[in-house]
Amino acid sequence: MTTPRHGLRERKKQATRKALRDAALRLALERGPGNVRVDDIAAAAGVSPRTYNNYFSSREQAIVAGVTAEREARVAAAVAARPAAVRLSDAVTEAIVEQYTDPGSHDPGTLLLITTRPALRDAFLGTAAGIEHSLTAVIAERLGDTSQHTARVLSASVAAAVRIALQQWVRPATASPAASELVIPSGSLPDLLRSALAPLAPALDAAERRPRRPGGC
Amino acid sequence: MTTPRHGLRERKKQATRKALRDAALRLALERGPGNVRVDDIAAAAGVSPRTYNNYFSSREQAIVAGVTAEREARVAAAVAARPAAVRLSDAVTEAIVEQYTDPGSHDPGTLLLITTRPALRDAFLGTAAGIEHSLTAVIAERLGDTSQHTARVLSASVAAAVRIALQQWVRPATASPAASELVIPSGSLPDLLRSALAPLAPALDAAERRPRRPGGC
DNA sequence: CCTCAAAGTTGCGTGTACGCAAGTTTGCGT
DNA sequence: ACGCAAACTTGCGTACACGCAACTTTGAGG
Repeated sequence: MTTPRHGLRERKKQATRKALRDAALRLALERGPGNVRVDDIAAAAGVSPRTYNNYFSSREQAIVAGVTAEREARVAAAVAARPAAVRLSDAVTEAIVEQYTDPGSHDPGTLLLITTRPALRDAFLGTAAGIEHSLTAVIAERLGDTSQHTARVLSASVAAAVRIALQQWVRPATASPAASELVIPSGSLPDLLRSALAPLAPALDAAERRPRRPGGC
Repeated sequence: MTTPRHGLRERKKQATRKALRDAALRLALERGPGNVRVDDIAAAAGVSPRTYNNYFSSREQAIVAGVTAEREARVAAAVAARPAAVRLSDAVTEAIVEQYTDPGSHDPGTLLLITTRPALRDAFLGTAAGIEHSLTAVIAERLGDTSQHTARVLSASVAAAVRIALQQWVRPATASPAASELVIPSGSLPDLLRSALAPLAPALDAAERRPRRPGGC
């Protein structure tokens, strides 16, 4: 993960990626997301349009990457940082809440941008899936190497729960003119995340308790 | 779901969708997936290329839809069919195993087709997400209407687990020339599904046990 | 039966995604 | 220090996704 196998190469790659992210977000904020062509982003980042597509497979992906930059690794690190004594469910929940409450991401224009355009909204929700891989690694570490399998499922579930929380968070601006929702229509992001992750707590803790003999059914 | 609000309209729509699905799959099997243009599929189904894109948002989507047709509704129905006495985790697991063991889907050419091309493989895995919506409905029904929220998270997690099981199922043909995997590299699909769903059982059963007071933290 | 609005289809135009092959950069082995 | 192989960038060409506006079908009401 944090292994730059080739020093300079990797450096440049990350720089290019960041340049593209930032350019995409900046241009989208300046001109509105509809008035940004990939050529503009590529030009602003100083690479060819073709290279742009070696880094991002859609225009929206680059823009949202400017918002959620590197949160994947952050979440994993935050989980790993919790002491082994705290329950896995708490470690994961708190780590995620902590990382998604990072003040940098939520300047008002950006949020409005995302909630407005459906394509961006979808791409944004898609970023939740990004935590899956790195999260799998840390969960597998906590559970012991015999349960890669369990770790994969749990981290995928956590990612799904995060996606749902984000979905509810950005929904109000998008849909439901009749606000007579039975459930709480929206709340603070931390609350949404907590209540989305709560149903998974039993699974997380059960996995931790049982170091997972492969023969179990 | 099963509410044809306009009889004939809806009939035709489903017919078109099915025609496209079938045409896509048939052509992909006949010519190989690389030699199928969208125009061909549309022509074979007797609609315009533009209409094709009103039904499917990618070429791969149409092809895999030919394989996984309507499994979403089937799974939901299978869960609903289980008596309320059996534990939710068992109901869900068995329903899914049952539906994914449907003999129709697994003729050898089709499977080879999917595992070969990466784009198709991804699209196929994406279909697992399709069970999310209908599954949410039945789970919410079993849990009681106060826990829509929990049902959403659980069904999303189940869908993610299914995706992982399918991923492992189709992996061997794709990657890992060095077969020295620590975990079981592949197994029968039912086994993979069961062991992917197993880690979620505690969460499913806990949700069922606790009709979920909204105030809980 | 006739009319009308909602839903669906189609062609067109624009912008996008990506395979491919050639050219360039990086870093390792000697 | 040199040259080579792998990695990255780029231009080109093709196919695709999708908004838009015009046109056709469907089904409900007068």
